[in-house]
Amino acid sequence: MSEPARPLRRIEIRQQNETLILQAAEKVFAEAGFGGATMQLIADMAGLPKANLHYYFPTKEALYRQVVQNIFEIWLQAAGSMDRAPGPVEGIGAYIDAKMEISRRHPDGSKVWASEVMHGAPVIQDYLETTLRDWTTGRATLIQRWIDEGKMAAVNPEHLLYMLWATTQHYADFGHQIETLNGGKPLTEAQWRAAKESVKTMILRGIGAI
Amino acid sequence: MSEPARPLRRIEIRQQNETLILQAAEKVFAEAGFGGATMQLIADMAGLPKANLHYYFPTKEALYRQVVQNIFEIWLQAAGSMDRAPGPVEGIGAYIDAKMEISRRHPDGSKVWASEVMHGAPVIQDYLETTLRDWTTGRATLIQRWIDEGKMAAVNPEHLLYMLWATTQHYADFGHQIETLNGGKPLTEAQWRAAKESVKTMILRGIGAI
DNA sequence: TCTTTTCCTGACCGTATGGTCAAGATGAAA
DNA sequence: TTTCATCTTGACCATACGGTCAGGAAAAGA
Repeated sequence: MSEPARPLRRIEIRQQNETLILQAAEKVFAEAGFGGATMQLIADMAGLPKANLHYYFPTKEALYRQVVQNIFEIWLQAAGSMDRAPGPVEGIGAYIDAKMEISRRHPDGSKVWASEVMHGAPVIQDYLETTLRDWTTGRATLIQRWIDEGKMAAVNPEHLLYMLWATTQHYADFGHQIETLNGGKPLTEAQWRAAKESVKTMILRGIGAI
Repeated sequence: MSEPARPLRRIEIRQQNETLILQAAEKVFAEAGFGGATMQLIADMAGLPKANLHYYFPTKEALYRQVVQNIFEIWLQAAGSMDRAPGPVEGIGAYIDAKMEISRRHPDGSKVWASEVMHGAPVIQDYLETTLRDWTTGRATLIQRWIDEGKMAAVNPEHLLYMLWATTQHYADFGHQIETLNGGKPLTEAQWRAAKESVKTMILRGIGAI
């Protein structure tokens, strides 16, 4: 079952425990919110004593901050899908695919992000004002270029981006509601494919790209 | 300034205080989440001693439940916009208008609702399984009829509803993010009109109704 | 082996929280 | 006026929480 108990090296121990704690924290923060989460619960879920959490992360805030930053990284990674595309069909189509995949693979992360923004972004306000704003204006420019080139209808680029974020993240943030309406069962592989196709078709047709 | 201090009647006292408490509670729950909200904070915001809150609402859970139920009522009220419409342009158009107006007028309520669902709907799970499910299947049938009548493209009705919810509620739940990207200023009257028009145009075209 | 650095953790602490209660104030009914 | 039901509230309580710490265990370095 378990490995032959080779003693772990320092760096391995650190990395393994930090990962363990961050995974548990993401889940607990997503399920209970920042205020509802307790260090004890995170510790139990990680299988470590509570004091050990405070050895790696000095405060609850510091741990939460790291969780949110990790999500932001994933978010930014997917954001690249939109570039290097000749037009909206490929660019926005790929972006929708990437974001839907994140909603499926990292629903807890998406919820923590949503919760953070809903509460006024106390921790990542600076990211919103710098990285996110820059990314948004860049992508709005790209969309405007596509419009000027006649590749899609003249829609407001900002509101299109909001629609993309809202629609894709909804499948993670409101996953419980969707699951309930789906007879209490999580979406199947086929249903996820159908969801992706529905979203892509409606949005691409909505912006006059197909 | 204040009225000539006519003594309040019993029923008036009760109604006034309950309203005061519920308004304060909605705001605090939206800003801090259920776990982060404190009865003391709600009491301070309502201008009442904490013990008085427990006179009207026995527990924090009971108060929260009432807040969530009130939101659900507003939500259902807007849901009627979709009926009594000859086709998708009028029906879905009116529904988008109504939901956007809720996002604008009751952003706190929308956030509390989102938070409740994100955390697995511990309080309103039964509503999801009864009222919401019935409403959803009813509207899906209506949409399917419009499709069969050739009034719109053959989209998946459920995923269309998810897109409607996601997009409209995004303007409340992620209002802080939108405000930040808008130069730190709330959307103006004209910007709200533009948002409504953008959403309606993109979705109605996306479903082949215009 | 011996020393040093890092890691681990049970026990503990101050504080804040949800909730209670008893005694008083106030409006309604007789 | 007297009686009664409702409303108000400061003081209080048990609990749970985030965080600390000292002392031991274990790995790395000499």
